[in-house]
Amino acid sequence: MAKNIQSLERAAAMLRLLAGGERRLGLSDIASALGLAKATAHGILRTLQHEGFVEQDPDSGRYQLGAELLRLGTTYLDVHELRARALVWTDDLARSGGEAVYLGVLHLQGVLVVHHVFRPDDSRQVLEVGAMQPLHSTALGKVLSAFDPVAHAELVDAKREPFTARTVTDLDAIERDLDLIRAQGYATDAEETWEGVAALAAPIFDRHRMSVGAVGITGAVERVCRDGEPRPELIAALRDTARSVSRDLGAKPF
Amino acid sequence: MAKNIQSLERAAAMLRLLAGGERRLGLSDIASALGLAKATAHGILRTLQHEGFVEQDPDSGRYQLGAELLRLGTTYLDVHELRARALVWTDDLARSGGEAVYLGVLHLQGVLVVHHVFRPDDSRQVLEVGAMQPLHSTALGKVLSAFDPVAHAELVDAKREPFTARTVTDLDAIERDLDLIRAQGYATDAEETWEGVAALAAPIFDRHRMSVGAVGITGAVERVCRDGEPRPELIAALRDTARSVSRDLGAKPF
DNA sequence: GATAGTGTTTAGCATTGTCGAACGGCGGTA
DNA sequence: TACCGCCGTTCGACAATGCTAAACACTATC
Repeated sequence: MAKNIQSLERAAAMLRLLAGGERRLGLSDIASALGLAKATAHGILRTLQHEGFVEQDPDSGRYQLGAELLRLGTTYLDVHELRARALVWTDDLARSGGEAVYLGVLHLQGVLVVHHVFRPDDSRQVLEVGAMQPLHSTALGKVLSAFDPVAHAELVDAKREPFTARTVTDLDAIERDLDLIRAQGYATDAEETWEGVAALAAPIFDRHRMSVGAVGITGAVERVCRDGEPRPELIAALRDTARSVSRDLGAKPF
Repeated sequence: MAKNIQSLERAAAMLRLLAGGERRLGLSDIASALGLAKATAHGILRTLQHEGFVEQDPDSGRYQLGAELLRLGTTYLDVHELRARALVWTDDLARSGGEAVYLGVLHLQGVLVVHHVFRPDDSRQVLEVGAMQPLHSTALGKVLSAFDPVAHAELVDAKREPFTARTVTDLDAIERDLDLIRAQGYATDAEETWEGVAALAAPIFDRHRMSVGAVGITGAVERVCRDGEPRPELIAALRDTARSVSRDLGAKPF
């Protein structure tokens, strides 16, 4: 077990703490939350501020996340290979399906949205790139959990919060669902996360046939489903997209 | 001169290095680029990887930026007060003006785009939130340089690259432009950064009457300008928006 | 199969970051 | 106005911490 650099771990913990708390935090809050001496916390914060990862409100003296994080986070998207390959295909999927398309990868105990194509109409929508989705209740999360062992382990460890009356939190029931997902090659989310919203998702594989992410379609349950089941043409288009992206990543079609 | 934490500075330098280089970088590249021993660079990278700020390609062993940066960067947007206040007004400006709207803040030697409203038509556009714009040639950059002393200092220090035949790089000429901008209260960019693209921008002030950012309109020069001058109705709408956001931030209207 | 490159691990030293206490400023309250 | 409590910041000394250099596996290349 190699040991990691202490000051970096503490700095990372600070950034996560600042990301978690809604508003700005004071130095004393941060120091006590992490169990550090004020001077120690201050040294780390001063460096983070100097590097642009943290900003300090001149009036209150409180700290918040800094602009450099946004710049680097955007650069992460530019470098992301899966996202680059998926850009072409997801646009077509959104247009043909008439619904919003999401691309997600496993991150910590959830799904990180790395790409989001708006539903092709003139309604006002907010971009959800960078947002997290739970593993146990969303189509993206379930399909990752079904095909990625790491994601599965995270799903088991995570606390599975119920969001609607249809959310499945029992582990045995989830495992049965995952078996079904593995068998049929796609996952569904019928109002298990948001009321009135349904979703479909299919896995994306790399050249080693390892699951590296998932594509999903999300929309109003009335449009995505018919007679309680997801519309077959949506499933077909989604799986075609997933296969196309996988092929672009070097996955051999058997 | 307080001293900053060495390992943190080095870690930040690594992240910036990874953000700069197009593709993934190897450990030896990183170590030599920063003048560090391989083991030192490895220890920092291992910690960054463990914290999710850096990812390592299992095949090549090379490093790239990690997903946690995207998550934290998005959170930065959520906390950003200026952006939150501007959200309401920029939508209206884009609709009434018929052009794309940008919100920018000073970051390092450039303008960081923290909000971007698409031009209200059905054309395909890519979101530019998180991207950087130069100070000396864009409307957003010039208006910040005119009203924010820090931005002005950065503009003087920065190397002013010419992008088109109309780009002004001479410092004296820029200073005269800034005087004009301060006098009229808005800045223009007539094909100084991108061929065929013109932009307008106006400053946003906080409760201390300090410039904290800028709003801008960007579009094809044929639509934004008429007879070589920006359309007056666009200028009026833009300045109204800037004033509204400033008022929301607590700036007294004199 | 030798070579040159990679990323990784090890051991010891001294640099480096941590700690506790004291400092100056601000905003309350008596 | 003077007090008090809390804030963020600075100081100085100690030793734990992270750095350096060299050796280690490993893979690709020729």
